[in-house]
Amino acid sequence: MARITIADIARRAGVSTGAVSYALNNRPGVSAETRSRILGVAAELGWEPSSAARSLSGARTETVGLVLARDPSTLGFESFYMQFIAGIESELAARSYGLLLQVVPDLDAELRAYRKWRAARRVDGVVTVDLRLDDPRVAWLSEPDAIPAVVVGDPALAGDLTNVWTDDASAMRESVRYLHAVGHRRIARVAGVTSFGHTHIRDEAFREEVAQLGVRGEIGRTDYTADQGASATRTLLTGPERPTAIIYDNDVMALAGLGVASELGVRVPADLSIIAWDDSPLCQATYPRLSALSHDVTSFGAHVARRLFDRIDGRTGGSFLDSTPTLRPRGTTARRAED
Amino acid sequence: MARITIADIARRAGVSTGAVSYALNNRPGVSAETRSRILGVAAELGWEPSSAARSLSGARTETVGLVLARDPSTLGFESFYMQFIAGIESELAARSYGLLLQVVPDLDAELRAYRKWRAARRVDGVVTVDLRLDDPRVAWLSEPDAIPAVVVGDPALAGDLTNVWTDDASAMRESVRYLHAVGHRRIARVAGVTSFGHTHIRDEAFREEVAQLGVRGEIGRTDYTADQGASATRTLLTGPERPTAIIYDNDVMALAGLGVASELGVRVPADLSIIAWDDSPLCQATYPRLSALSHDVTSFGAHVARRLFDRIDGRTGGSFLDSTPTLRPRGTTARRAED
DNA sequence: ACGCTGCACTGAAGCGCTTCACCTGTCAAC
DNA sequence: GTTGACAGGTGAAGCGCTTCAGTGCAGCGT
Repeated sequence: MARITIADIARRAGVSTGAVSYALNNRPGVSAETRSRILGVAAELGWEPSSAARSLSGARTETVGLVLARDPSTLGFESFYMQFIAGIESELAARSYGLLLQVVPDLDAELRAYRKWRAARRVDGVVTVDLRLDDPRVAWLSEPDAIPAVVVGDPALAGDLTNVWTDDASAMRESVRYLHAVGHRRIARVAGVTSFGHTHIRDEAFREEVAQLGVRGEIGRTDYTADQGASATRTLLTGPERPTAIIYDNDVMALAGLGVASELGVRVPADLSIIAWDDSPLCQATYPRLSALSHDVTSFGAHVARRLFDRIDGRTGGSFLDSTPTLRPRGTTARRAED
Repeated sequence: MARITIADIARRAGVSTGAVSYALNNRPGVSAETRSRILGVAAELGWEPSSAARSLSGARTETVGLVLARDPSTLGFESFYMQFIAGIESELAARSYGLLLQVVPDLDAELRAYRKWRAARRVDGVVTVDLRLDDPRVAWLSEPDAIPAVVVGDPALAGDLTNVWTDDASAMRESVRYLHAVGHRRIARVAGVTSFGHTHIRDEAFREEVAQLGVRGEIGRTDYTADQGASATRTLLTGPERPTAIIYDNDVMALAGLGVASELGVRVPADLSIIAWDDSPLCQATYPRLSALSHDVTSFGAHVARRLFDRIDGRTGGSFLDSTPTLRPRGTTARRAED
C-alpha cells in the first residue's frame, strides 16, 4: 500500500491538487460544498499529511523545540522539567504539534542546536528556559530572522523577547514576611546556581526583605543537588548564629535539609522551620510534610506553549506574568518558640 | 541571506548537485579529492542539510520518537523518565538525531501517535516503554511495514520485537533473600500499577521467593503515587501481622512509607526495614538514607538508543539484557532485632 | 587498433506539498 | 448587451534533497 497523497484525493474527488490543498488547510479558494467533499474523501482514504513535504514547501513544521542545557545526571533530580514538558505537550497535542527535545551539556551547545534547527527548518519555534544574566541566547533569538521564541524568565532578563514569568521576588518576600510574622528572627536561604537569573532575583528579594524587617538573613550556595543542600544546611545549623528557619531553592534540597536536621537532633518544626521552593509530590511524602512554595508547573508549561503559538501565528508578543507561587504551610513551619 | 543549498555548493565547487550529495553523505561516487573539496566548500558556506528535503526524498528523518502514555500530572513524580530521556539523548546527540516527544493520556492515543508518525514519515524509529501484558503496541509494531522499534521490557512481553530489559525478577529475589538473611520473616511489597508488565514480573518473583523461604509475603497495591504509597504502608503497619520489612516499587512511595513510619512511631530501621526500587538522588537525601535497588537509568537509556540505531540501520535485533539493579543497603535496612 | 570495464561525475526526475498566475463562468451595474 | 468584479477553480513551478540512468574517459587485455 503506497502512500496516499493529495493527488489521490484530487483524482478521487475530481478536482485539482490545488483545490485539495486549499480545502485541507481551511483556506479560501474552494466552495463549502467542494471542501466538505474533499474532506470526506481524505478521511475515507485515511490521508495523513507528509510533514516533510509541508515544511519543504515553506509551511509549518508542526514542531516546537526545547533544549535543556543541563548535565543529564542532574536532570532527573528535579520534577520541574518533566511537569513543565507535560504542560507544554498538553497544549501542543491540541494542535497536533510535536515537541523536539534536546539535552545538551552547556549554553554553547544549546546555541548550536538552535542554529542547526533554524538552518534545517526543523521547528516553528522554541521555548528557552533557565535564563542567565546577560544570556547569549536572548541576543541570538532577538536577531532579525531568528526562530520565534518564548523565554521562561523575568522580563528584566528577557530583553525584547516574549517572556512568561513568575514573580519569584514577591513569593520570596511573602515567605520571609510569613516567617517573620510567626516569630523567626534568624532566617536563612539555601540558594541554587548563581548564574541562573532567577537565583539572582530571589537573592535580591531575600536580602531586601530581611534588611527591611531588620532580621538576620544568611545565604548558602549550592548547585541544587541533595548533597550540597545537605552540607549547606550542616554549615548553617552548626554555625554560631543558628537560623530558626531556612528557605530552600528546591524540594530535593529541602528534603536533604530535613534529613540533616534529624541527624543533628534539631527538631522540625519546633527548632527549625523549613520551606521548599517547588511543590512536588515529594513534599507531601515526607514526615512532617514540607511547607512549600507551590506553583502549578504543568499549567505554567501550557501557558508558555500558548504564548509560543501566538508568536508562531505572528501575533504580538509581550511579557506575561504567570500565577505567583503561593506559600503552602504544612508540617515543617511553625511559630518560633520563645527562647 | 537566503538558504544555502547543495546547488550553491555545487556551483562553487564546480561539480553537479549529485556529486555534492554523494560527498556529503559519504558514499562512493566521487574521488577522495573532490569529496574533500566539496566538504571544504560546504563548511565554508556554513551549509546545513534541510531535514525536510532529506526525508521527502525518502532518506532518514534523523529523528526518533518517544511517546509517554501517562497522566501529565503524575509524570513529574518519577525521575525515571527524565533520566531515561537524558540517556537516550546522549546517544542521539552523537549522531545528531533529535528526539520527538509526545505525552498522551492512554495507549490508544499512543497508537494513534505511532500511526501518524508513520504516515507522516516523521521518525526513523521509536522506543516504547511501560509494556503491558498482551500489549497492543507490540502487535502493531510487529506488522510488516511498521516503524523500527525497540521496546523496554521483559522478553516475555516483547514478542519478536527487539527489546532491552532489566532482570527485575532477580533483583527482587535478591532483595527478599537479603532481608531474610538479616532476620526478617514478615516481608511486604508495595507494588505499582498492575497493568504494567514489570509489576507482574516483580509480583511473581516476590511470591515465589517468599514461598520458597517459607516466610510471610504480603502485597499492597498502588498507582505509584506518594498518597497511595502512604496508605498502603498504613494498612500494612496497622494490620495484625505487621511486616518488619517493606520493598517499594519506587522511591517516592518508599519516602512516603518512611514518613508514615515516623508518624506511627515505628522506628526505621530498628522496627522496620525499607527498600526502594529506583535509586534517585532522593534516596540519599532522606534521613536515614533509603536503601535502594540501584540501576543506572541514564546508561540504560543510552543502551536502548544504541539498539534502536541498530534497528534503523537494518542490523539484526534481538533481546538485550541491561545490567541488573543491585541492592544498595543504606540507612533504612538493618538486621531484624529478635522479638 | 579495438572493445570493454570501471570510475568519476552529470543531469534530471521525483518525493508531496503550497502557492501563484491564470482561466472560466456568473451576476450586478450601467 | 457589454463591462467588470469576483467566487471557484486549474495547473505547474518550486521547495532541497536523493538517486538513477547515462556520459565521458582512462586504462586494460588482446
